[in-house]
Amino acid sequence: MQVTQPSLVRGTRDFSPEIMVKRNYILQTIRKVFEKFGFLPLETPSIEKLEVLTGKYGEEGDQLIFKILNSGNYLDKISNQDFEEGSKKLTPKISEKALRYDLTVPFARFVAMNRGTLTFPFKRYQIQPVWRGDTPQRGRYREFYQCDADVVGTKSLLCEVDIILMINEVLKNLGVSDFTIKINHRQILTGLADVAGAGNKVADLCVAIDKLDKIGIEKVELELKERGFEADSLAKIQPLLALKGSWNDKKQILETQFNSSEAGKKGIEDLNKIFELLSISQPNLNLEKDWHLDFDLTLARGLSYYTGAIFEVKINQVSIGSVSGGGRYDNLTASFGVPDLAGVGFSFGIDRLFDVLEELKLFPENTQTSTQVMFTNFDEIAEKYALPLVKKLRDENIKTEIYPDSAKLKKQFGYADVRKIPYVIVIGSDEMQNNLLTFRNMQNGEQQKMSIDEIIEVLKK
RNA sequence: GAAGGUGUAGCUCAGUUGGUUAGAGCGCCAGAUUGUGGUUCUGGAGGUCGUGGGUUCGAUCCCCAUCACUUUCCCCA
Repeated sequence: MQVTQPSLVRGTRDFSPEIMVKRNYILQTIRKVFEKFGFLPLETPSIEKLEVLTGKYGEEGDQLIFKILNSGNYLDKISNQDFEEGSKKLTPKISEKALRYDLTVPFARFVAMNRGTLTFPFKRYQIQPVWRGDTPQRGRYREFYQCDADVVGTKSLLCEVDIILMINEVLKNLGVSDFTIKINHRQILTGLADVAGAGNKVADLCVAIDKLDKIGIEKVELELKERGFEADSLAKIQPLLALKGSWNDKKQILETQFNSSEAGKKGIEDLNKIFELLSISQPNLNLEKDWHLDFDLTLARGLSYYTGAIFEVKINQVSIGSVSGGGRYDNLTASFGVPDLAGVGFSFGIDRLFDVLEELKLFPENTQTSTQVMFTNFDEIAEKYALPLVKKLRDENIKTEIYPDSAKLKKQFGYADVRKIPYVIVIGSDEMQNNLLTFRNMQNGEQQKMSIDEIIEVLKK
């Protein structure tokens, strides 16, 4: 027999039971909040037609799509000429399917396909793995999970408010207290470009500004110069980027700066409305202190399809990138021939959240998912005696198992110990004679003889 | 696409200026304790030193190639 060296595809991971318990804890927390806000689950296939995915992520993105070779003789219809034209032209001929690259495009495809039957505004959340043919690095995988929630078919700023509320609730439920929701608005960035007298270079401005906290103001200015910004226009933006203070402080300064920028005014107006709605939903709460909001002019987010409010969440005690982000877009489905479908969405990065909770030791001690009580297996007679009792405990919804082999008790107890099973029931001849079972508490080592009904009472308390 | 780093026991890693028998901690197995884990003590198993080639009397160590993993830049979550 051919022996295979067991190994993983690089950039992929196994999730052991210990890790899955923790991941599920995070996912359940998120799911519960999403559903509380009226979002419903959606799943789409792992594989999509290649043509659905290509052209949506830019040229570099297209290269990172995992393609699937056609089944059967995929070279059947390929001519020598096809070969000579190179891999770029050959690829779509031998690969018609690919693994999804993100959740947004499949979602857009779904909305476009079902626009006739969906009720708008349509709210969905989607938690599924996505694949990227990238070389893996720290915190970057070739298979990883995205956790998206979107509303399409409305321009209402109530959606943005809900997102802020959901982020707060999820993080609070996970026990994270020191975090910041950075918020900005694409139109404000456009306003910024207008102030600089470079209204047509918003995209360049965004790309450069996005790196601000990473590479510092000097390098950003350098990059902006390279991208054709004039020195005096840089001088106009620079003090704005360094603005400090509360929303109201910044707003006043920006309003005067933006008096000739329609876009800038609109951005300010939107954010102000969002904050106003938030305050109405819960008066007396402070934007910065209670909602963890931080209006950050330097927040840009690389993705070009955002058109309205954008946000990103940072955990302050942990030096890790953002754990959540999102924004409003005007045209989710345009590339599928369905125009004018606006929406807003955001997503949680659960791998990063996992690391955050691990570092801050915020995972609950008892996840309550493991076995509560184990029967030892002394011999065949005891095993038969135990079986109906096992059934009885399980009927009481108590997580119960019986050790499968008549191994030495030392081994059986060792197993219970490693599995952190809190109670063990020992059944031997004495126990069977009196119908009193030895019930051992593994935490403190105390044990006593009890009837099965007494044991159930203890376990159900 | 570019530049580095690392591959030695199940895991984390020492080590060898080239020399007989390659080590530690943890884990695993067994015993002390024949009906009791987590502590302690004793013993044991477990290695093609990533792979292929070269230099050499001799290579885990030096050289070359190759593969795997990993980090940074670019980009991204």
